[in-house]
Amino acid sequence: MREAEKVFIGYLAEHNLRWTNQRKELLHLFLKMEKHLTIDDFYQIVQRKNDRIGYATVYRTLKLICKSGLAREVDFGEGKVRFEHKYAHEHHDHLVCTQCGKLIEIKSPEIERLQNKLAEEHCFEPTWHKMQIFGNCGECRK
Amino acid sequence: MREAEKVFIGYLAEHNLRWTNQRKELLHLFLKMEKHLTIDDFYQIVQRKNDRIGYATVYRTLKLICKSGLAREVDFGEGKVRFEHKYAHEHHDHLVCTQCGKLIEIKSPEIERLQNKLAEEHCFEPTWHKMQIFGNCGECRK
DNA sequence: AAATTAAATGAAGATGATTTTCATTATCAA
DNA sequence: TTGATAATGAAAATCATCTTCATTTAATTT
Ligand SMILES: [Mn+2]
Ligand SMILES: [Mn+2]
Ligand SMILES: [Zn+2]
Ligand SMILES: [Zn+2]
Repeated sequence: MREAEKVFIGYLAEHNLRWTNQRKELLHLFLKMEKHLTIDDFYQIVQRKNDRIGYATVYRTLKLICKSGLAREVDFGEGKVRFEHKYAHEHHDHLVCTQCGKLIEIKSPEIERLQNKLAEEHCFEPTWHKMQIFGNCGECRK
Repeated sequence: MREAEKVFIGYLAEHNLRWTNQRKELLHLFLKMEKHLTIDDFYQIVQRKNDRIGYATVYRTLKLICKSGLAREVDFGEGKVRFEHKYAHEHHDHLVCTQCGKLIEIKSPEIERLQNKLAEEHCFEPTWHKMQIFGNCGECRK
């Protein structure tokens, strides 16, 4: 936690940005939530704690947390982006239940290896990828 | 060509929809374009042929072509959707050049197999998936 | 401890892709 | 040909995202 905060404060310092009350409160709230949240999801949560923080600040702070390397945006094709933790979280992809919305995090070094091989075969230099499998989760199949 | 048209007309018939001049013209234009087009891309092309066809009709017809099974939507995270042929085209994924926008179609039965295995391990029943690798194409690496 | 400088905030509005509305026109079966 | 109903096109609505701007706040300098 403190570690993540240091990363964020470091990023601010490097970019001549300020460590404000809003940013502190929003960062701590974000770090507590181990979920895939939309901006609005997060704004709702923030509201309950402190309704003096505006939507624009929540929006800008989430973007900033991403830039600092603590979070990343994920797009499940819902028409709005979600944010997830990146700090101390290994790269992973997702299974997405189209019934209940459940997100299951998956890792497959074999697939990653094959992806790189595939890219190489096309003289393509990969920088990142997105892999999502949509379907029905264990609960929803029943 | 004719085969695809039959599929589309069949879909219309099954749903009490009509085979109009606009739909005929749009379908034929779409079938001719072997590209990944946004709605607006396609609208621009349509305009040059026949500027009496409105944007809404182009929009609705592309959706309809998808529903009929001849096309599918693909989202490369650009903030707008693209459409690609699906009829007589095997499933494939994409390499996306973030410099020049080039799209390279890829197939990997091994990856698909591993994806299914992964899903199964999580009691997950997959229906479809999305895999995109972003980076620099052979041209842009130079 | 002021004063200074520049970034941050929040309310409101702009943007832009997508989707819908509605009056008019076209299709098609009887 | 007619009647019922679907399709069309212009315009407006929607909605997530992003920006603007007047005001406040943080950080630095006297
Ligand atoms: Mn995740
Ligand atoms: Mn393709
Ligand atoms: Zn589920
Ligand atoms: Zn390229």
